[in-house]
Amino acid sequence: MRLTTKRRYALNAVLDLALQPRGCAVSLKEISDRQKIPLAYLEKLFRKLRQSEVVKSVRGAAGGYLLTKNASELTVADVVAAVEEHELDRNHCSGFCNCNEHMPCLTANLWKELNRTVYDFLNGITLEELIRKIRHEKQ
Amino acid sequence: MRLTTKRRYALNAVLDLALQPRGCAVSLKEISDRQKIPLAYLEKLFRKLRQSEVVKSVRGAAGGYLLTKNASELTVADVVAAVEEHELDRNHCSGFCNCNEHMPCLTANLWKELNRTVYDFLNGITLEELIRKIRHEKQ
DNA sequence: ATTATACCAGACTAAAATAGTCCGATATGA
DNA sequence: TCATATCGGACTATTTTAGTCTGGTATAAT
Repeated sequence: MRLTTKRRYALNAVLDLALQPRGCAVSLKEISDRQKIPLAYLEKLFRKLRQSEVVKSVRGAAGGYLLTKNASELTVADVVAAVEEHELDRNHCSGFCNCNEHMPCLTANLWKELNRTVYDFLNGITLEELIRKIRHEKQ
Repeated sequence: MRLTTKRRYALNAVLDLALQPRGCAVSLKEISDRQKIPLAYLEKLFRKLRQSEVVKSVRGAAGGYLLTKNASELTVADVVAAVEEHELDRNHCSGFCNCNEHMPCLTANLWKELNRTVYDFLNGITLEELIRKIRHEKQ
C-alpha cells in the first residue's frame, strides 16, 4: 500500500485536528495553512471523513470540524479507509483472476490475507499513540 | 498493496513455470496460452524477472525460461519486487511529507513499518508452498 | 544455408487511478 | 446582511498502470 498524498494529507489533517484543544471546532482553513494542503482538496477529503464518522462538522461562521471520538478510539485504519475511493479490499476474484484448470485462483486469496495483515497493522495504531509520538519528538 | 494485473500476471506466470517439469525451458507462448496473458506483455514482465534473477532464459528455437532456483528458495516477494516499476518502498520523506513544527514527519515512518510488514508477509510465502496448495486443490 | 521459433529492447499508446480545481450552493455567528 | 464556514458535484490535469508495436538477435531443426 503506497503512501499517497491523499492518505498522507488525510492522516496529517486528522492529527492536526486531534492536536487542537478539544471542544472547539477547527476550520479547514487553519489546517490547510498549517499543513500546507490545498483547501479545496481538504474539503473533499473531510466530506468523506464525515461520511465515515471519523469527524463531525459545525456549519456556518466559526464552524469547523471535530473528532467524533477520542483519539484513543480512532485508528489509522479508520482515517485511511475513510478517504479510500474504492473499498480497501477489491482484490476479489470475479472472473478476472486467471483461474483455470492449471491454476486455481490463489493469488486473490493470498492478497486477501495480505490485506488482512495490512488492516491489522493500521488498525493497531490509534491516533492517541501518534499524538504521543508527536509530543515526544517536539521536546 | 493492490493486487494489480501486473502482479497477478507475474505470480501466475512464474507459478505456471514452476509447475512444469524441471530442466526443460518453458516458452512464454505456452504460458501465455495457459494463463491467458498477452504475450507481448508477458515478455515485458519476464525481462524484469530475468534482470532480478528470478528466472533465466534459453534463447532460440525450443528456448524459453527456467527458474533460477528451487521453488522452495523463491518467495512471492521476489516475484512481486521484480516486476515493480519503482522500488517497493518509495515512501521516503524528502521534503514532501508535510513535516513542520506542528507535525513531525511520522506518516512516512509509519509507512516504512507498514512496508516492512507487507514485505515480511510476502517474503514468508515460497513458491513451493503455493504449488503445494495448487496440487492439493486439484484433487 | 535457410527458416521458424523464441528471446530481447525500447518506444509508443491507451486506460485507469490519483490529485486537485471550480462553481455554486447552504448554514450561522457577528 | 455579510463574512465565514461547510457542502456537493462536476470538471480537469497528472501520474501510474497496462498493454502494443516494431525491429532486432540467438539457435534448433529442416
